[in-house]
Amino acid sequence: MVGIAEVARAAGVSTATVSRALSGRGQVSDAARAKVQAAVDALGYVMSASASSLASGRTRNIGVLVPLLDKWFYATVLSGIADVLSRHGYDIALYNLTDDPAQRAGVFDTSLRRSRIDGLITLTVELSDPERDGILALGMPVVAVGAPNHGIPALTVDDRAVAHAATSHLIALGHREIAHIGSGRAGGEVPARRREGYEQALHQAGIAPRAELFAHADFTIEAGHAAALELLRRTDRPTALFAASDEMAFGALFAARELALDVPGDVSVVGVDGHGMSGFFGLTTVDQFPQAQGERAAHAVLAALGLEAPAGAPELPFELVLRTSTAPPA
Amino acid sequence: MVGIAEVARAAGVSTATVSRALSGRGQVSDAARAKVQAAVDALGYVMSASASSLASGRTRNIGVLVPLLDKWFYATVLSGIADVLSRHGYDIALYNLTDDPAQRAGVFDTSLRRSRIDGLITLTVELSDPERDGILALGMPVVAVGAPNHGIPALTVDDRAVAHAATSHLIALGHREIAHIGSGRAGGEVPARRREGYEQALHQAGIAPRAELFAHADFTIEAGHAAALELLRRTDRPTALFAASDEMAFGALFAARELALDVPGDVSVVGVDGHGMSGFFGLTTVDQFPQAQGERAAHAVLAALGLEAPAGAPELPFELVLRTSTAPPA
DNA sequence: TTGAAAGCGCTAACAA
DNA sequence: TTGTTAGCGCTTTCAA
Repeated sequence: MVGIAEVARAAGVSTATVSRALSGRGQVSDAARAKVQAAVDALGYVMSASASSLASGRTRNIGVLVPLLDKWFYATVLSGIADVLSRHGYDIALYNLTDDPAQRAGVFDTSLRRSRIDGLITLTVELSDPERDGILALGMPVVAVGAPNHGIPALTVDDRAVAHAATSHLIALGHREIAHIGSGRAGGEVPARRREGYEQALHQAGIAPRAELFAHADFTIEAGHAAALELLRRTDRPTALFAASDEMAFGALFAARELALDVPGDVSVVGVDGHGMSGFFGLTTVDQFPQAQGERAAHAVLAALGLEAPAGAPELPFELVLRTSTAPPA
Repeated sequence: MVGIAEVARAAGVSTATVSRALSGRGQVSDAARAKVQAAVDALGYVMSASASSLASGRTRNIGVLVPLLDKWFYATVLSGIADVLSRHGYDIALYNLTDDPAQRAGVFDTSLRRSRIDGLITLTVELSDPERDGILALGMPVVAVGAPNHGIPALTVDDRAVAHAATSHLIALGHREIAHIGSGRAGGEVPARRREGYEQALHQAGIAPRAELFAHADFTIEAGHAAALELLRRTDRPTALFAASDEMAFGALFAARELALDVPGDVSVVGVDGHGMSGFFGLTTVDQFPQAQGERAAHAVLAALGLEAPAGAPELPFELVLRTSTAPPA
């Protein structure tokens, strides 16, 4: 393996100059820089990450904490993060959190504390208080996307406004019996806010939210399906369904089909996310541009590390996308 | 940050003994081991990854090369990998390959060569020859899942057999006009083999494959949709469709619905993958257990690193799952 | 702008 | 079984 000493020799300079030329820190003459670059290219030199990290304290590596890697939303945000970081020469350390306490402990107590990363991005994870404290104690920039775990700076969409937009759309179409599939406080901040936005929109339209029109689901397509079946089988069937995620909305669409209900003839459905398949389902949804959220998060850590100018507000955009799953009630 | 010296002092032993006690290499008395562990717990010591790597040459980090992070299949395999590695105290370095030559060059020429990882897993990526050579030159264990890039040991399902199973199922139902959505040589090894398996099954049934019944698609739902539209609009419409991936099959199902064709009444559809949503679509598919593929790949690198006993054959299982999208032709 | 040299925190001979 | 110590390959003072 060719090291910095060999490069220095080939370039006719000291190792210190090679280091400075390659890192961009400190002054190096153009002549020296050129010689170093030539030697690097000729020898195919690549700096050892561990040696550099040990000496400098910088790792050029960002940790990403993800729950449920195989869910479209997280995978898409991750893809946005990877794009930006890769373009800046940063590597990604991926930490997939499961429900297994031992596995989580390993991540929080060991992996994250090995000094392997310069910063951390957490994707909508509900953290326990000790977990959150552990993260803050890492002493490195942390950016949360989605969930505002108290104390961790978060990039969030205004989930109340998202739900409000979806619900208002249904109200504007003339619906009064609007059910909601999601979760309350138990599911964490995000679902809770979406439910609030839903209820707020109803209130503003002079409609009292009815407990029977709320169905709990854990954001999977299966749970959305089950919840929708229950709601749509009621004798006083709602004319519209607002699901707190597109995958749950997909489940609802399948449920409607099973019950031989026409969408949007018999029931309108709205989701949240902008899932890649929502177009095919004709699903009206509130797109929250997850790929862009990942990109924003990556830029935010880079900014916190002083590598980029800080970006603007932490508020993320969203947009109601109208498709064929919503229409006025029959 | 508490270091090994502080632990040694607290435990009343030398740093060498601490190192041995924690790494499990070399002989350490039970008494010493206990004292070290107590000191570690008391001080909350976690070893510095860079210092340890620099001195030992081991990183406790495995690289994973992924194309298209936001596709269900890759995300699911990745999830399986993460599960196993995390359980073994290994971290993951995630490298997302894009089509951008500069980005790819950065990954192959720099990121992978920084001595940041002990081993590498590549997920069905079509690598250029120099890229593949670069990987082999890394001098570390490499495991490919899916694509048998020449020279890299691969865990693969028998893609010919997979396609053969899907096609034979349609033939057994009585279909003769069976179209295929996938790609030929151009798309890489995997699609090519699936097409071979498809044609082989036809031949064995005495059916001559017809060029008009092959439609190219790039494994996205959009492309599957477009390909199916084209096939299903033919006057001599095929009675069955074999799509080389579930997502393309989903596209085909949407296409059938748009054309007011009944599935399976007017046309049968089979996919490949065992996608999480295939059950909801009622899609008959050949499940290839992607999560388990990831787990197998992780075990394979660990075995190559001498941390586990080598597992069995590199052949991965698959299974035809019958659902409601296939039936005898009308 | 450059170079010499002292670490960064750990591991692994080697000697005891 | 343990301790001493020389690196591992860089970065960063400090002095020139």
